[in-house]
Amino acid sequence: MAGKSMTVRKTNGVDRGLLPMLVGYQLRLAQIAIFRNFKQRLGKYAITPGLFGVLVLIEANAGMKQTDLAKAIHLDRSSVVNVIDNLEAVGLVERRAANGDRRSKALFLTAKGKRLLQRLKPRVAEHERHLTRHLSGRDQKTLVSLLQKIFPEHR
Amino acid sequence: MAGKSMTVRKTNGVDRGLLPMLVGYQLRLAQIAIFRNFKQRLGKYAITPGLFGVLVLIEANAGMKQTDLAKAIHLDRSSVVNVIDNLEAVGLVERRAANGDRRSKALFLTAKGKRLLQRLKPRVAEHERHLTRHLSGRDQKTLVSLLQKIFPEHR
DNA sequence: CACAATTTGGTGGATATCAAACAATTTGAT
DNA sequence: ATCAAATTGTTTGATATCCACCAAATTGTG
Repeated sequence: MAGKSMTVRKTNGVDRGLLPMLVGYQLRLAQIAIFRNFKQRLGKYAITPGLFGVLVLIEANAGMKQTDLAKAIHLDRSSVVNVIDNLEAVGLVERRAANGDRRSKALFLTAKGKRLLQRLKPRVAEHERHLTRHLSGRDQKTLVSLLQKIFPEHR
Repeated sequence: MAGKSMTVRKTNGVDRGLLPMLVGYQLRLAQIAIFRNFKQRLGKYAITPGLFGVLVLIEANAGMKQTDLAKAIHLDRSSVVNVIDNLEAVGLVERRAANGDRRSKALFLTAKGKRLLQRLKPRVAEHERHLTRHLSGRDQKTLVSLLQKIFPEHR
C-alpha cells in the first residue's frame, strides 16, 4: 500500500488533507480574510474591494470606456453594466457620450464620487496596514512581488 | 496642490493608480489567474477549486457534518446545502443519517467520488506546478508562509 | 422533568457574476 | 464605395453565494 504516512494536522478538528500545501488554497483563505476585514472597516460606505478598485480606476483614467474598465478589473462587460448602473444610481459615477464613438460611453467620477474616494483612501490604507500587521515592510514587498510572478502575462 | 508626483505606470494603456501597491489587489489578481488556469486544466471535469476542496475535505473527514464543512471552507451553511445537493446529484457525495443526531447528515464520498478525486489530484498538482512555474521551491514556501500570516486567527 | 436556548439542515429572496445572444456602430478589406 | 467582420453596451438566462428566517432536534438550566 502506498500512502507516505503524512503528518495529519487538524485545524479546529478538521483534517484539511493536502489543501494547506496548495498555493491556490492559501490564496483563497487570505482573500476571504481580506474581504471580511474590508467589509468590517468600510461596511458603512457600502463598498467592496472590487467597487473601490472601480472608483480608483475611473479616477485615474477619467473618460475610460466600459470595456476598458472590464479588462482592467477582469470583469465581464455585462457585469460592468450592472456595476456602473449601481454606481450611477447612487451618484458616484457618470456615463457621458464618448467623443468619437457613438457606441461607447465615457466614464467619470462625479464630484460626490471624487469626494467619497478621497475619504475612502485613508480607510483602505488603514485596512491594508491591519491586514499586513504581521508582515515586515520587507515581507510585504516580497509578498507582492511573489504574487506578481503568478500571473506574468498580466493581461 | 498636493500630489507627490507619483510615477504613473500604465499597463495595457490603463493607469491603475494606487491599486498595484495593495496586497488585497494583487491577491485578487492572482486568484483570478488561478481560477482561470484551474478551469482550463480541469474544465472537462466540471470542477472548481472550491469543489475540489470540498471533495478533499470529505475524503479526509469521512462522516463530517454539513456545518463542519461550511466552517472548514468558509461557506454559509445554506450554500453548503446547494453544493452538496449538486455533488449528490452527480453521484460524487452521499448524505447519510448521522449516528447520534437526527438533525445532522454525515457526508461521505461515493466510490465514484473517491475515484474521481484520485484522478483529479495529479491534475491539480500539475496546475499548481504550472502556476508556480516562475517561483523557486524556496519562493513557494515563502509565499505560503507569508499568506498564512495574513489570517493568523485561522478560525 | 419542563422548557428556554442553541444547533442543524433547509427555503426563499437578494445580489453578483458569467455566458450567450443582440442591435447599433465602427473598422477593415477589396 | 460596399459590405463583411469586429466592437460596444446591453438584455436575458443560469449559477453561486449570502442573509434572514424556519422547523425539527438537541442541549442546558431551573
